[in-house]
Amino acid sequence: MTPHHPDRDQIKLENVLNALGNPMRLAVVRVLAGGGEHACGTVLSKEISKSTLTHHWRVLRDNGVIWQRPSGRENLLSLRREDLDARFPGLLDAVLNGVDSAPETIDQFTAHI
Amino acid sequence: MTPHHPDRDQIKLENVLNALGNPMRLAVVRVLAGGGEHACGTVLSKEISKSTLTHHWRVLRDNGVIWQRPSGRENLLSLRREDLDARFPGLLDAVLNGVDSAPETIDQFTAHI
DNA sequence: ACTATTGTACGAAAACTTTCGTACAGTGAG
DNA sequence: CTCACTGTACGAAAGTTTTCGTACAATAGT
Repeated sequence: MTPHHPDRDQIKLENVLNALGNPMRLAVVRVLAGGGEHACGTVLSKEISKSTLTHHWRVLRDNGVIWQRPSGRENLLSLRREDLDARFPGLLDAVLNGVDSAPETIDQFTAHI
Repeated sequence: MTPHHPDRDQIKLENVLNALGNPMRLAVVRVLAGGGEHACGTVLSKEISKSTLTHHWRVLRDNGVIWQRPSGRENLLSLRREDLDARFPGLLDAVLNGVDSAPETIDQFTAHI
């Protein structure tokens, strides 16, 4: 099935907040914020079932937070930073700056689960 | 029962995003962002059952987004702006600035439900 | 062609959310 | 004191989320 990405102007604040309001997806976004594309299997390096990950990719994708594109046998993920910044200026920066004060960094999160 | 408010440093980004990732609660926060205190019954002026409202006050309160204090027979709500700004600088501003581009303003929201 | 890798699809279970109605507690006004 | 008002508590129903296992599709390498 072709992955469904909303257009920039169809991205809704409420949906983005909702997508980010989950520790696992927040962790993913922090990794992707580092830049570039990551294969699905290389973002979170812990024992999380593939179908669970697929579910979260869908939430992030359908709500306009990430791009997902096939490449060979991998599926590459990247943050829709430009679209999010254009649509909700400052939001992503604020969320990413909230890292230090957040209870879970990526490592703490993955160590926790 | 005494309402439970988390301390400033116990407010979690993920929880705040989650609390705000709901159209009704987002609408409430926009009203409270206008400043001051509002009685529970005066924030959203539409046919939403009191118990549903109570549920949303709890979510917003427990996740550190609002203060709630009894006053006479009313229960006054206000935004925890200082705490949120201190904890996640720029987040609330970004969320509130996302209003114009959001699909529902308060009125559109209440007209919609 | 066969096999291993990478991820999606589907179905299911458990947990959580959202909403409501009804019942109740506390306050203020008459 | 009694009554209306404001909101909470509780229980329930419907819907959504989160997680998993198993099965499958597509690609890349041998």
